[in-house]
Amino acid sequence: MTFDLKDCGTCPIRHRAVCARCESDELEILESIKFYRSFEAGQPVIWSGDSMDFVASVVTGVASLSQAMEDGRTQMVGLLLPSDFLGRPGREFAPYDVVAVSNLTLCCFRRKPFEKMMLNTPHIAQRLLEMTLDELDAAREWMLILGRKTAREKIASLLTILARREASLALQTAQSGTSFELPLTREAMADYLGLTLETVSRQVSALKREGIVQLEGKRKIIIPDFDLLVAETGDDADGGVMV
Amino acid sequence: MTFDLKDCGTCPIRHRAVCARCESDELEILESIKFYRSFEAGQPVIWSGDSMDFVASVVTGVASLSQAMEDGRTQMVGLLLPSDFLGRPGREFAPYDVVAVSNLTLCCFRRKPFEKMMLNTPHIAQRLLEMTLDELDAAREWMLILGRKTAREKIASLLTILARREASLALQTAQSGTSFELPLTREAMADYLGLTLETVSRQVSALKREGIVQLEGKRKIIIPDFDLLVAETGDDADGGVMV
DNA sequence: CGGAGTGTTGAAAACAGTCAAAGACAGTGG
DNA sequence: CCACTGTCTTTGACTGTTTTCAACACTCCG
Repeated sequence: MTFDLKDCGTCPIRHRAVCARCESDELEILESIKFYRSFEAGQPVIWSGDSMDFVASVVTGVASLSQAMEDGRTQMVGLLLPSDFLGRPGREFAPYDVVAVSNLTLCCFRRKPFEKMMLNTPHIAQRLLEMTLDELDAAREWMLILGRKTAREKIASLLTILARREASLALQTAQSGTSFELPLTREAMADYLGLTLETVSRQVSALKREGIVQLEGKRKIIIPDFDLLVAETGDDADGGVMV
Repeated sequence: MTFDLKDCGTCPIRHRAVCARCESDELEILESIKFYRSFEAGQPVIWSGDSMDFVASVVTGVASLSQAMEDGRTQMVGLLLPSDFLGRPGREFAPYDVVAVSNLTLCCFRRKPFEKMMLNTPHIAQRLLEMTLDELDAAREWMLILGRKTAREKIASLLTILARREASLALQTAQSGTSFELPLTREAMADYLGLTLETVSRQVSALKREGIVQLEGKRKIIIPDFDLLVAETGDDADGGVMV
């Protein structure tokens, strides 16, 4: 990490996070209640039911939100990438398990002061509303994947989503020939998609066998023809989501 | 409906809708941009991709949001009950199909004036943020149902959700002996749960055969022992969701 | 070298889906 | 009043995808 941990001005997620609309005087207040926390890949950030005295922005890395059933079945219900927001103002106890999927840095704000600040800083509430509405859209797209797609379509959809995100970080659109590092294990992919890890492994192998994706090691994905992959998602060619 | 269509003061959803926090002067502005629209059960409200020049609150009835795939597979991604909000400020085109599941009355606001009003009326934006966060929680619970539950658990979960809502309208908690009218056809239930309508029918019959629910006609559900039903959902006894 | 974590592959079983037929019910019009 | 129609629902038989259970391969690391 090469950004200055104290200065919001050099923060890599400054323009997309919950503080994106803040003026410099507002940032100063935020700086006074913020602190950074880091987690190694695989580490828990918080367990469902724990009291949460902070909310946070993901600065670098990936975190997952999941819900577990008594018998161990687990469903991932959120994937937090850099600039995404963690926690809910006004809520004391965490409703989900939060785990660092990769090495993770959070910019945390003490919850009480943050809530107080939201009341007189419309810029924060406005941005949070926008981000929450976007997350709701993403959750609904995810529901279609979970409820109606086949195992193969689910895998293709996940790879498409990850490729698009990777591209958008570089301010591009996803293209043939792009490649990216899979931030998820087979088990995490399975928890995301509502499958077993064996089924994930089989379907990834099948896509590889058919030349729709190439693998370098277990984790690096190369997509020789992006349209070919999109055709496997079951969505229409434009990606399905209307803007 | 016995409420006065002009006066927010007698509106049945006044205390829970997006306008819940508004002062009387704010309500006056809202009244000047609002209008009511009604739809019969089964009627489309808007199609995915249509331009939407209004946002709205559900006053009475039930509406569904769904996403369709090219080949006809359909997934319901939202169920809007009285007081729920429809539409997104700042968005021109509808991303989902909206259908009146039962007879439906909407309190519509012209989108442009509503957006303008949001900027100088923090009460509306605050309430909308709260409602959106609640919807996101509901969507995530739904994801667990779609991704990890068996057909039987899905049906039991849906009935539990509907029973709880029914009870909360009467300001009670769900209890043994409660009954309610199913607002959904078997097909709509299937679209909600990511099942086929045949599987829904079979599982409802099975729960009836085992005495876990009783049916009066096709649509009225009686729950003799609420805990027995909850035990079939796969969640832990307290309902799973932490508040 | 042994062990833990991660991933792959095979065979059998189970669950939900598909296809098909028929029942229940409400509304319509003769 | 009754036959007819259309919609919604139930049930049966069969099929097929995904899960389950099991074994094994690969890599990293002490």
